Amino acid sequence: MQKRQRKVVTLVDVAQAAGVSSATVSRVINGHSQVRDATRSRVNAAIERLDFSPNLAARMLAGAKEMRICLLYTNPSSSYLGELLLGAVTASSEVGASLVVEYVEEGVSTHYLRDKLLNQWDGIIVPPPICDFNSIQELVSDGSKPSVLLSSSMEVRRAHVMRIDDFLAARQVTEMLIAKGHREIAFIKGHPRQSVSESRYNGYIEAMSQVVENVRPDLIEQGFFTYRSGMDAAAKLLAQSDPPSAIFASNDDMAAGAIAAANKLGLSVPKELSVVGFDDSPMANSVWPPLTTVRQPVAEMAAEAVRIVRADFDNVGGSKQPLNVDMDHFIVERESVAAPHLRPQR
Amino acid sequence: MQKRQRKVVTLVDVAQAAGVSSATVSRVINGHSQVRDATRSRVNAAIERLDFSPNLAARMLAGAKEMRICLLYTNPSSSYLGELLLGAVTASSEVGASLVVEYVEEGVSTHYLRDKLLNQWDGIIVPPPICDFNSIQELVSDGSKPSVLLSSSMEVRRAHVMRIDDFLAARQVTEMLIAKGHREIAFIKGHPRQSVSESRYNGYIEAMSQVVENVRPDLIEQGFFTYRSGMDAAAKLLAQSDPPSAIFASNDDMAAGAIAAANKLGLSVPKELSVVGFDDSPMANSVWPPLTTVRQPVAEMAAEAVRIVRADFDNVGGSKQPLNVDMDHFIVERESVAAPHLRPQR
DNA sequence: CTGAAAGCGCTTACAG
DNA sequence: CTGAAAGCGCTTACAG
Repeated sequence: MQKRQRKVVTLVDVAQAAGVSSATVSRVINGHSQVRDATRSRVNAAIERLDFSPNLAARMLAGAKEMRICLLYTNPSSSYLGELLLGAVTASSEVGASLVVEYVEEGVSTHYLRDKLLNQWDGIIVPPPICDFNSIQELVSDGSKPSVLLSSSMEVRRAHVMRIDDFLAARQVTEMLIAKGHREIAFIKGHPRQSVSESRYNGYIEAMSQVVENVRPDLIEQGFFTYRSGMDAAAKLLAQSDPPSAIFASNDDMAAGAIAAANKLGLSVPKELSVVGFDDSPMANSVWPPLTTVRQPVAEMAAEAVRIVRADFDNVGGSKQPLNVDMDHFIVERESVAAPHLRPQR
Repeated sequence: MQKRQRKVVTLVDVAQAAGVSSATVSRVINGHSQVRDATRSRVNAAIERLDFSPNLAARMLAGAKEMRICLLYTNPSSSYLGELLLGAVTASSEVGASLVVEYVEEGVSTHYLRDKLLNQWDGIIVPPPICDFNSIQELVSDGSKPSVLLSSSMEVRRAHVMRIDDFLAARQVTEMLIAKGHREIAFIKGHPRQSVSESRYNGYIEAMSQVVENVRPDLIEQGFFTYRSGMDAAAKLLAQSDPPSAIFASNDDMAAGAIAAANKLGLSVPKELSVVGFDDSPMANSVWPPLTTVRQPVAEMAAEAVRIVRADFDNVGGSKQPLNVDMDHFIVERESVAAPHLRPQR
């Protein structure tokens, strides 16, 4: 009854190579602690040598606990969701976890989520702005299951965090504007309840402080990450007697709004006003002129998050130290920035 | 060595209930043709009665062919990708298929794709605008593997197609504008190489024909589904001596561009110009004013597509008739439409 | 057209 | 700390 000829290396092959039983190999790959160190390393060496990787179907059939990773999402990040899912789907199939996605809103009860996390999920990945919800903060600090927060500037006890350096990115963007010759650079702040807002603001201030004595407070407006709020903030900024030659908006939606505000005033971007955003959302490249902005490696973050959750889950006995991963960002230069124009006459 | 007590019904239970061997049950659920009809129905009845559903891990371990469904994607639909993936991920885990996503560009060779489809994938789902690529058309008409085209207006031999009725939706949108009192309704056409463009255009023409003798040709501009092209087209439309009171753009990006063009001319939307889009992309709700537009049930389409591919794959001996599924669309009324203003003075 | 039985590659209770 | 062995729930070659 020979079926397909064996081609892949199995746990039994490893056991033979290491001179132990297959039960022992199983214990090693599952991180059970009752294995002598010497044995463990012998097995690990064999695994390495044979390039063994366990058959997922067999593990599950044999009663291994299936791993379900939940990716939370909510409305505001819908543009962002595509990339997130892209990375997460790929990585999940790599690590043999199944991915579930769950919609949540600001109001979700901690109770509801905790129940899910305890009974249905083996780990969660939390992108912004959800990671700043109170209920999530509470939930995650339980530390009951592996959790990773994406792009959150908060430190949460017992949660892994992955983010780009928002402070640095904002500083670099501002410095780029300065290098082009701008001095009157306005800033539109992000939503006060989202943790990245402050980091970006601080980066702007840091860069400005290097070239001006005091940052003009009338060059700073509060925004809420929406197109409308960016449009309104820019309208105020541009209505001043001494208007800025550049506007740095904390995200792309607001930057697009700022362009609209400039258009309404008959100002041409970038000739008479430079505008930069943040996030490289789809809007950044569809608006006219396309926005210079900061790109986060969203898909890669999601993929890495999946791997981290998986590793944490597998690493039953191991160290439970929360990781703090820094991802690289990129400044995407498009067409919304130019050297400052002679004072716009209006 | 009793392990967890059995809770779920297995193939063996079904076999007992039906009075056949488990091999026979296996044959039935796998659609093998050499089973007597009487036996088959007895088994199916038992499956139904016991609410049996096969254990995926066991199937795979036992050598069942794993099903990999590939979802193709490309740049332009990146906003759309999130919803697509959302639906696809959920449905894939439901039907026990693994989902892989692959990036393709207009230039992909049929050869490359055919190779993948033959060797790595068991079915593909093709969203727009990819479904209009030549290489895809060729590939899919091979009929070698289950394929479903999303939102394509083309008929492709041997491929399933799911779409909303673009013609009807466009007609309804136009009729809504007409009901508000508009008569001078301009239309910005979509990319000439995408198959939905024509359906939407025809819907517009159909509705207009009911209220005007001849549709003014100077009210129709060519666009390319980009913000920029919408902006340019609208600028031309609005520069006419007898400008339209409303613009219907074939997608949201162009509609957003049209708003920008209006803003530049000092026209206020919707007071002096109504604008509607199509797709309900993220931009539709972030631009100001938010766009009235047509929403496609993208996630549901993707989910349904996954189920169809799965069914086709399983249904080894069954009928191979390509399906033609019509999904419902919705008109989302937001704030970019109003009754026509007195002739704008300019 | 159908059944008996081996085997897929693991995990884990049991027994040292 | 380790091994022998049963069992997870299917599929399929073989033998009628």
